[in-house]
Amino acid sequence: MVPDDDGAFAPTTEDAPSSSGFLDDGKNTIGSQLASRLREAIISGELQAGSKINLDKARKTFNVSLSPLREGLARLISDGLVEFEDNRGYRVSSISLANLEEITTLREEFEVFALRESMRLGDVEWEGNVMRALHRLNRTERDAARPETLERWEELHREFHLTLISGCGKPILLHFCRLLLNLNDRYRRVFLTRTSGDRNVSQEHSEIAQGAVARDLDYACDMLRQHIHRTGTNLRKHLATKGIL
Amino acid sequence: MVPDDDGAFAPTTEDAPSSSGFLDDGKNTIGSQLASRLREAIISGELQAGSKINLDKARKTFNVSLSPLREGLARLISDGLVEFEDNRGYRVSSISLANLEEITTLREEFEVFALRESMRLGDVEWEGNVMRALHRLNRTERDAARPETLERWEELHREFHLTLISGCGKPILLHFCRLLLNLNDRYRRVFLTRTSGDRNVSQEHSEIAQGAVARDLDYACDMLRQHIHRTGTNLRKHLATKGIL
DNA sequence: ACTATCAAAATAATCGATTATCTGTCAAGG
DNA sequence: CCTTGACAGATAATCGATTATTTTGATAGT
Repeated sequence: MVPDDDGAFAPTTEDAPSSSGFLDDGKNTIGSQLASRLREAIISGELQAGSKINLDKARKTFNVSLSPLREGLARLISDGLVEFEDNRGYRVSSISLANLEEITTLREEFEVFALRESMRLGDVEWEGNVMRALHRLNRTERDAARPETLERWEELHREFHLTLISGCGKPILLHFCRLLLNLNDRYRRVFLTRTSGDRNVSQEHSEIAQGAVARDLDYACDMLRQHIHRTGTNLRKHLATKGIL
Repeated sequence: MVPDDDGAFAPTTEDAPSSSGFLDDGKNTIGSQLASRLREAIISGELQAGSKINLDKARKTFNVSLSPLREGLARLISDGLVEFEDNRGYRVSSISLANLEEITTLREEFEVFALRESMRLGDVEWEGNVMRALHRLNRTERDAARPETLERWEELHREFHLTLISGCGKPILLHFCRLLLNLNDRYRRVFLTRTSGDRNVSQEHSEIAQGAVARDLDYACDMLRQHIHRTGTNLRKHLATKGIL
């Protein structure tokens, strides 16, 4: 019966529902804390895509020793945010049009598949979690002027998308989707400070969530796919304008 | 044009076509070598699924220091073969019926998707690589009596499946498929020492490859899906018989 | 007997120093 | 003027020792 061990890619404590914390967050070791800080630094764009990570400088910046630094970086490799080469060290993963397009495509495939499975298998608790995540997201304003609201919104947005698919009963799939979401969020954080005018993102989220809870498989999946696709298209435009290529 | 940097999950040197090596394999550092040895030890079943990895013992066994040991283990986490918890250390990922079933399902989804994309996008070189991989695989006997032939066959089998989908132009997708293949191989190595009598695996591979090269999308995808599914079914039986659950 | 508590042993995490590898620069030879 | 090679500085990898945390096992109290 495999007592309390869920096997590979079992849902880690990593992003437990961020309810009021009097259970510690599991960010015990320096390595773990570093991983979080670095992840945030990369996703927020503070650490530029493609840039080399000098261990010695990083060590001084964060005031830690090599071992936990490497430990933290190693975890970001699993996240696809950092690349590593023997004797050459670490660098922040680069961004590119091709990379963005792949992320979008894969999200359309995997996340939609996971949503369908969630609707097929999810229980009432899952439904509740979805509605809660939707509510919390829609109640949070995204004000480009105040960065702290952006961060908060991103967190809730991520939480919403993950909750949507959390009923699928497939830990590995969830893991993949989480990675893709991470990678995608970096593009949004860097290139999209405000939402495009012709979209009502809150409404899009509501449509998806309501379709999901009503188990209207085709409708919900379609809405999600369009949602992801639109974001991809927007990002592509901004990427072409502001930046690379 | 992003000179020679393909972004996240860019195809690493990790498993370059194992042609005659006078280019070194990139297994330079102790950490890298350890990662390989440990991976093999886990996939082959030498390190039992679910078992704890005692750093001190491992350190002595492999005659290395902690740093490279942790380094190596960290990589296996990305591979989904090892799990980690703060202050509790590492353990070999467990196996379970649910895990096997998820792996099979996801392979059916993703590997088939990747194959379809490869057929859509792959060039002549890709076709050539597929035919070569097929030939090498079919020319290799799988003799349960001699373990070294098993290992060789597994390697070529893995290579075949990866080559099939290598034309898809989607590094992240390839990365995911590689992980799934790794996870799946462990089950086969542990539970299937010989192929089930009612299958002609060589023929199955040939049908897939020929369909792929002929760009017969639906046929090739269907064959691949059945191939994966059959393996899943076989493994499930053996798992239920010999072991767990 | 059962549970709670504390100390000792085992184990993981971290550090600072050392060793190995790589990268850029400059000089000698073609 | 370009290429090649050797040196020096920069950077990454590894080690051995130290510190922190968890687990175990024994003891005392109910």
